[in-house]
Amino acid sequence: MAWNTAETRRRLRAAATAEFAAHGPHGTTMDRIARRAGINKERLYSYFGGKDALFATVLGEELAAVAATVPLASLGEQDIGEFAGAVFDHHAANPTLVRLLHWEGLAYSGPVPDESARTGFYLAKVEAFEAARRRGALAGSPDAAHLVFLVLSLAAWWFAVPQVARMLTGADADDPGELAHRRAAVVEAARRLAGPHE
Amino acid sequence: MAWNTAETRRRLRAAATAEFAAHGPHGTTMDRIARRAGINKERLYSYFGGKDALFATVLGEELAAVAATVPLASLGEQDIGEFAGAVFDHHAANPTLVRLLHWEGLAYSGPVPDESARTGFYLAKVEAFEAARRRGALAGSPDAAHLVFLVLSLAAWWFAVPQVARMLTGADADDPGELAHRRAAVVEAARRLAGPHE
DNA sequence: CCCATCTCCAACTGATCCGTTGGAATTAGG
DNA sequence: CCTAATTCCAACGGATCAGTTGGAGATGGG
Repeated sequence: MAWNTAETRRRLRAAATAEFAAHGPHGTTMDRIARRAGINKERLYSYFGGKDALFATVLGEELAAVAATVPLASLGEQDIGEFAGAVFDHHAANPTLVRLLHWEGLAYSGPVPDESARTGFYLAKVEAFEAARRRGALAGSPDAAHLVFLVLSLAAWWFAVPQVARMLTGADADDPGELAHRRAAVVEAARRLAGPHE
Repeated sequence: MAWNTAETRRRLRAAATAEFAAHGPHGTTMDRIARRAGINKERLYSYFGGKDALFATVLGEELAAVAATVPLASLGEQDIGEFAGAVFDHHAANPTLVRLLHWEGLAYSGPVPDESARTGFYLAKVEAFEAARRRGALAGSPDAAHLVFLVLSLAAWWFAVPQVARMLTGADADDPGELAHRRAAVVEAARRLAGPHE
């Protein structure tokens, strides 16, 4: 069998992503990642460094993925509600990112890896909101940065505390009808939250 | 020194609460809890059972605490915005509960301990929202359960992903001005989200 | 004062975890 | 084909974890 280092790395990354999203930094073991990938553990260390470096790598790739699949254009042309809906859809189809972000927020304190690059990523969204405001599509009161954050919270919260969502709504996210119901609530809430009033 | 089992239990509970909130179920060790409390580890097992049972005990007590300090009356008389503000204030002053709820949502899948009692706790809030709607204080579209959830998300998200909040707003929650700014955004957002329109 | 009972703890067990090492298998260049 | 470099892996070391045990110290009723 010929060497295929790219494939080895890919399988290790995929296994690490799944394990970290499911169990978090503390709950994940390097042994389990290696076993899941069918690769020896030593490869993890030689390719990705230690556990924390591997977690940072995985999170960075997921952030790049969401940036690619929910482009800012979805804000330029459509309204805020549909932007929130697109974020909701991405989370529903791919709950990995939300879980990784939460694990990071809970497990690590202080500055996070690659914070400057990620800050730029968010600031681009803020800039898009500002532009929408100049077009008169947004109210003036919560400033753009706080508004972006609140809209993202509407879309993400469901996947962060699914047990609370289940207790409140009496249904689970596995139910397609309930999922659509939640999405509609998010879209409408984002419109009300951002839309110009009085 | 006379035996004081109540005090021993209280100190163990307090230490467990702090450790679980800081590090989560996986990141917390029974040794650290015992050492922090200055009590032998064996007392933890004889008083509270294993690690998971201890986590469930701690979370249950924090839920009871928030139910006592943010009563439903804050919804009956004031508006939704001030209710959201009160929840925000509770989280800011006592970030323990949000963190515990998140650890639970991430680390445990399937039904959570004491789910029926907690469901009742949330349904009471839904009922209060329904009453507000009958008074004409709420719009009709997102039904009460989903509305409660969204309002809670506005107040809680800041404390769940502080690293994202920092990157977006450029300030930290330690800054009192920024905290007030965030609170104001939450209050206004909740009003817009729930208030009757057109 | 005595003794059954409860509280407490130091030390242990067995398992697991992170990270490393020494060497075998494979590749590519000459 | 030969050799140096690279990829891979089984096995290990030291640390730490959850949970247990045997016994020392404190208590209270008779």
